[in-house]
Amino acid sequence: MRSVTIKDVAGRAGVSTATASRVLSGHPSTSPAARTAVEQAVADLGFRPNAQARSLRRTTTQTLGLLLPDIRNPFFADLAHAVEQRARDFGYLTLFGNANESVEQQDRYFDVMLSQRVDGLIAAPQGDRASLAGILGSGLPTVFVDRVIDGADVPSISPDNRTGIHEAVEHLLGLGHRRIGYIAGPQSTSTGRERLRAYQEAISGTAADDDGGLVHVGDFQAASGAAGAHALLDLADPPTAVLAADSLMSIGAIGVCNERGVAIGADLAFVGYDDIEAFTLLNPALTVIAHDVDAMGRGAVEMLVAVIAGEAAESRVLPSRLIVRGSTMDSPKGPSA
Amino acid sequence: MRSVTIKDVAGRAGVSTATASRVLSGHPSTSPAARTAVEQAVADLGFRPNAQARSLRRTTTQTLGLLLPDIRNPFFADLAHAVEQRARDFGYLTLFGNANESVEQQDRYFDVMLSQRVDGLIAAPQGDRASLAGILGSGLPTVFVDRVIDGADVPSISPDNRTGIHEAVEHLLGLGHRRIGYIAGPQSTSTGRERLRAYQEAISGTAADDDGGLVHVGDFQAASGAAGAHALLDLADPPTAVLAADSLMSIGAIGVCNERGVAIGADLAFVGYDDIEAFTLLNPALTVIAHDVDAMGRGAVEMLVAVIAGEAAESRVLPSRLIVRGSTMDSPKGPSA
DNA sequence: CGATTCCATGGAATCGATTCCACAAGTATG
DNA sequence: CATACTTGTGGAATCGATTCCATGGAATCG
Repeated sequence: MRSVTIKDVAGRAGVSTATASRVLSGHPSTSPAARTAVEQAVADLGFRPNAQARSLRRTTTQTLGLLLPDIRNPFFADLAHAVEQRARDFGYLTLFGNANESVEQQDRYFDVMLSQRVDGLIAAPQGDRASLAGILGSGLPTVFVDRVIDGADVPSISPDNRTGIHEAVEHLLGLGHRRIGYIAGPQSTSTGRERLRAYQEAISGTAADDDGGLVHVGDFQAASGAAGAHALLDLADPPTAVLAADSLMSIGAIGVCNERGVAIGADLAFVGYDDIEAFTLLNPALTVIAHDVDAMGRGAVEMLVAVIAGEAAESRVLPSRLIVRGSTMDSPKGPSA
Repeated sequence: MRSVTIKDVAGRAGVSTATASRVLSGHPSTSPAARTAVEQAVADLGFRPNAQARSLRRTTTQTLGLLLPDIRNPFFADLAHAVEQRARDFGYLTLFGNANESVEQQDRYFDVMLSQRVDGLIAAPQGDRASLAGILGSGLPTVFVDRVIDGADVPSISPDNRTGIHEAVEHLLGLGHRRIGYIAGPQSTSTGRERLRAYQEAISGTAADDDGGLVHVGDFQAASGAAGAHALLDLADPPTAVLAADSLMSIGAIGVCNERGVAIGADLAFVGYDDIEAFTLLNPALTVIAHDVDAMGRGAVEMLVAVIAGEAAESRVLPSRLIVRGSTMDSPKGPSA
């Protein structure tokens, strides 16, 4: 059961471990004879180098950490896929951690990533600068993706939260909506804060109602979207249009509308976040604020590779855009119209 | 930039590395004085043990490998989440690999997992016994999840593919359907094969039409579900009901129905696979064959932990069940009715 | 009170691969 | 033909933490 080591290989090939190692790592100073002997021995014994031992001696592990808040959120699942594929191109293995939208689990994973000596870290962080002090002070090359942390000197690649929301609000105003509800993300995340702020900016100074009761703050999970939908629909003067700040809350909210017999597209205009395939299947299909997840994931890896190489990386903001579909095609009904 | 080692800790605490190590790993033979000194030094220096060095010396890495075919498939995303949470309970870190429904990528990840010396592997495999010879011969404790490999002596936890399909077909027969189309999964996977076989069994000997044209074999990706829907709807005598063998193909097929103006639930009955939250939002909501993903993920970890401990693990089959919703409530229309 | 056990401790070996260094043999240059 | 330079090689040090073994001192026992 003991696994095959380079010593066994060297012994069988009749060379020293030094030579065997050189052959394996493609060092130029190796004779053809040694090369074939070692390769034959490797094949015969089924040798597989021990990554632990190699990483210990070299200072690099050829491993990237990826820390996401919720793998069940399709946006992050897509992001994980994009990051992993791009990391593979650079010869990196992706070590994946799911923080479960919990600061404690995030901290545990930071520890794990540091212990595993990943060469770099891509994270969609939560919490503030203080709670991230561990990582920020560790010197580990890090890139933030999707979310950023104010005041942290870490390059990031994130969506343009402002423009998408502005376009959506203007679109709804153009359709005649004056009571526009908003289901916000957690204010402990930059995306949650920026999107809420953008909503407030977009509303203020327009014909739209601007009372705080139209905002429900959730936590990016489906249940909070459902709670938000109930709260908004229970208002004495309910909104005629609703925006939700991520895909899971959109799902929760739409479910509640269906239960309560509120017809999306007819009784209520709805704008979701993130362009998930299933959203196009709804009847009517969902108007969404979309961004290019693949570009974000690939870009994050490329930035991190640059940071690891010691180059300066500029933070990037990727455009968001509104995709108008049936869920916002009609003008509002009822007293507000 | 050089990271803090146990030597630095020992030096600062005024003890040997042996004593420092004993304090850190909770060895009983340590004096309170040594303990506090070492703990203080660890805190002062921000010491984090090097997992590589530790794993090299011990034979264990406290790491599990998880190899899935497609993280963007919500079923596998849920599975990944369940596995990771349960693994954490046992003190294991999950090293995650996404094979992208490709046998080559799967092989690469097997190599990586072996090199990383994971303590055990949970995989939803593809290919046949020959292509998995590497893993099967390696002696690495392994558990298969969702999918199995015929003739491989590896414990597995998988869904009861047969019963769910039988219930679905009987349900459709009961509604009067006689032309029941089937969008099958790839025949290189056990789930693809077993579900197709179950469909054929369930159909044969009944009043339903049993010609091969009603079956379209896809690859568990959305595009193949779309292709299957086109093929079935283009038949001279198209089906009045369709089953799809996984969630992504269901999404693809439903999209095509929407495009072509085929009203699901009215013009066409549709049964999907896997109970994804978004499926309940469709109008009408989707009838699906569901299984308990969480139990499967947790069960896989528990089995693997047993295998690692040298215990025998019995393969398990988890029940599937049909959840009837609006997409199959109506009787068929048209000439076949 | 002497002998035995127990406990905390440090020195050194160890895990497996890489790499520095020294050396021998072969090739090129004056 | 002597010197310098290249090339392939093996011995041994190294990475950082763990653990075996030996040792000295305190506690326990007959």
